[in-house]
Amino acid sequence: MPAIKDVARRAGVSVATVSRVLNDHPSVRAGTRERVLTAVADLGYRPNAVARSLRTAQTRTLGLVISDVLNPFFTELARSVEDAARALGYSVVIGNADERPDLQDHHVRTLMDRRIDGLLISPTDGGSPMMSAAARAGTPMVFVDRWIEGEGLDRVPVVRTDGRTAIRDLVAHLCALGHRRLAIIAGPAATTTGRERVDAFRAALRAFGLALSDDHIGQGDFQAGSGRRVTARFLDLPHPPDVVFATDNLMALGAMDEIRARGLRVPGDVALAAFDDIPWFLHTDPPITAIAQPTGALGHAAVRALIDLVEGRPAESVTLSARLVARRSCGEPEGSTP
Amino acid sequence: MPAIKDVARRAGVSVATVSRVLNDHPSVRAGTRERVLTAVADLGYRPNAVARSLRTAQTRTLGLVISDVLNPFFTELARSVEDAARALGYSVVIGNADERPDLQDHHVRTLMDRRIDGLLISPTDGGSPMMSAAARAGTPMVFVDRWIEGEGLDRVPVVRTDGRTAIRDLVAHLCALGHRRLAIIAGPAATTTGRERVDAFRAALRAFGLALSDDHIGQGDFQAGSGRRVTARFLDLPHPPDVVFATDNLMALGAMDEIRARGLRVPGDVALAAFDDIPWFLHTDPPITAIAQPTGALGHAAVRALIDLVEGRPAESVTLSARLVARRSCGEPEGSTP
DNA sequence: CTGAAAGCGCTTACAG
DNA sequence: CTGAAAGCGCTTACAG
Repeated sequence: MPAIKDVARRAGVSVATVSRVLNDHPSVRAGTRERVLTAVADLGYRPNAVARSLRTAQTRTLGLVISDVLNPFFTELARSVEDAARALGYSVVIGNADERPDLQDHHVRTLMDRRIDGLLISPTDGGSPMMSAAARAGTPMVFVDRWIEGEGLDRVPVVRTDGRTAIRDLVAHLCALGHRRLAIIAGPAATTTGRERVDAFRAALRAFGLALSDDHIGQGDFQAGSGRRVTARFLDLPHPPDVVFATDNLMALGAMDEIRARGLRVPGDVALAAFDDIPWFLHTDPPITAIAQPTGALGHAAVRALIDLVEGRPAESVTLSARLVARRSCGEPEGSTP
Repeated sequence: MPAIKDVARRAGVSVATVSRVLNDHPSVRAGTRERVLTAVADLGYRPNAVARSLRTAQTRTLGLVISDVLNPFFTELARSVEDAARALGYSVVIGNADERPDLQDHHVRTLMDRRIDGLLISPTDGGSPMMSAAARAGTPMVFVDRWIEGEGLDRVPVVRTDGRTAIRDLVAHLCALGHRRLAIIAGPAATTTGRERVDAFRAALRAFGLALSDDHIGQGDFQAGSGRRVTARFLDLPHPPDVVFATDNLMALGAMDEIRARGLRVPGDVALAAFDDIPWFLHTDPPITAIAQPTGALGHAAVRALIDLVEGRPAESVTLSARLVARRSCGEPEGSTP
């Protein structure tokens, strides 16, 4: 591949001049600029981004570490992040943590080694030494969807969805349909969304005069397998719950697997609801009631906040709202659209 | 962030020695190595990958350009690619083309600018100038899933799945269930998988003495919207088909949307089958008959081939086989598992 | 308006 | 076994 000096030679100028043309520096005579541009085109020259990054100490690249690419929610988030970043002239490099703290650390480290300009993280777990190190090193960082506490992490803006109202709406919906024994498949306690959704659920139940007994809280890990295991435990109870609320769509998938394997019916034998909405929920048997996040807006807001930080402007935390989409998996909704 | 000279100063050696320790060069005295390692740990030093890449002319990074991240097939492919690459000491940077040739070119260009060591592409369309340029520049390249023809592209190894046998199995299955009017939602003609699946379908029909009339071939683009539009056209026909075969899972989603919107039943009013299997197909109403690709193996084989090329070894094309997973969306399968 | 020169942070022959 | 020096491909003050 041709380098800048090849262009300079062909255009009969110095590399400094070529660089100026490439960077739209105003002080280049029109004729010179022409010759340089022709040489660039003739050679098919493209500046080496590696060299440029080394020299300018910026990579125009954002790192995005997500907990699980196979989770449609995160896939969509990643996509909207990439869209927003590209519109602002940045690339994004994705690291998939697979809900594993060690993999998460691996990606944060790798991204830091590549000197990305900023880090967008949906953290998978508590103590992450690399994340604290990144914060300490002054790397611009923004949490998206989830956040964790840790040394140096308290100043990191959080761009997230608040599901409390939607969860209360869900509980109201369930009560209206006559359900009283509600159970929840929680996400990892180390995760804010994991805790928050359980807290909101418990609070909503209390508001409706219901209790959340310990055997109706199942510990999941946001993966399908755990949803299935927890559901099995629920259904083995002497008094099984009459509705299971999975706090993410993958665990809802696992719950469906288990319910189906037992030949039970939704919502007749047990009702089902999920946090996070996905297109297929419309076509399951029955269509699944879910809480939808404004994923696109979330990704855009997170990128905006991060780039503000990267470019030296202050950034603030952002909280968006989720909303209930009632379908038929909890019983026939009263006249609402499917 | 500390640089190599800071480590050298603290350890009382030259930067050359620090570099040797970092790269496991054998000729460093044990005591010196100790001191360097201590300095590295004390400072929390991490080599700047940008500088290293500039100097060594390799980035230990692979570029992966996929047609659509939101398609679960590609998400899974991306994940297996990342897994395989990481195991071999490479990172991967993903570019999502969204089935848009311009975006595809944008990503190929960006990746080339970053001097990735090799390119894994699932091309979205015909003529891509950047891809030819990359090939001409001698960048190691491998096509995965799909491939295109073009200048300099004929030597690029292809790692893909052959669906012909599975499609024939599907047609046999459909015939056995009494279906005779079969229709197909094709992918973009510019795409090899798009053409191939139609060809295989037509050939299989012929083998069973059936014809594929033109109004039973709908042109889709591998996105849900097109699946819906094409299905609408099929259902508006004076003699609608009795089975619709969507050549990817997103178009199957669109087909479901349309069928459902019309209040029709699967498979009673119209049967449905899809290329590419996804977990939710088990829980739709009814569960959807699909052709499953060995996605994990595909990703691994593609990475292996690409890294062979990158490291100067020859690489060969690989073809894996898909298999039919019969469920209930085409009628009650004869004793096969759901 | 343009060029010569320094320097970003590394690695690696070349000496010793 | 270790160091001084060159150089990867850029950008950017500094001169002129």
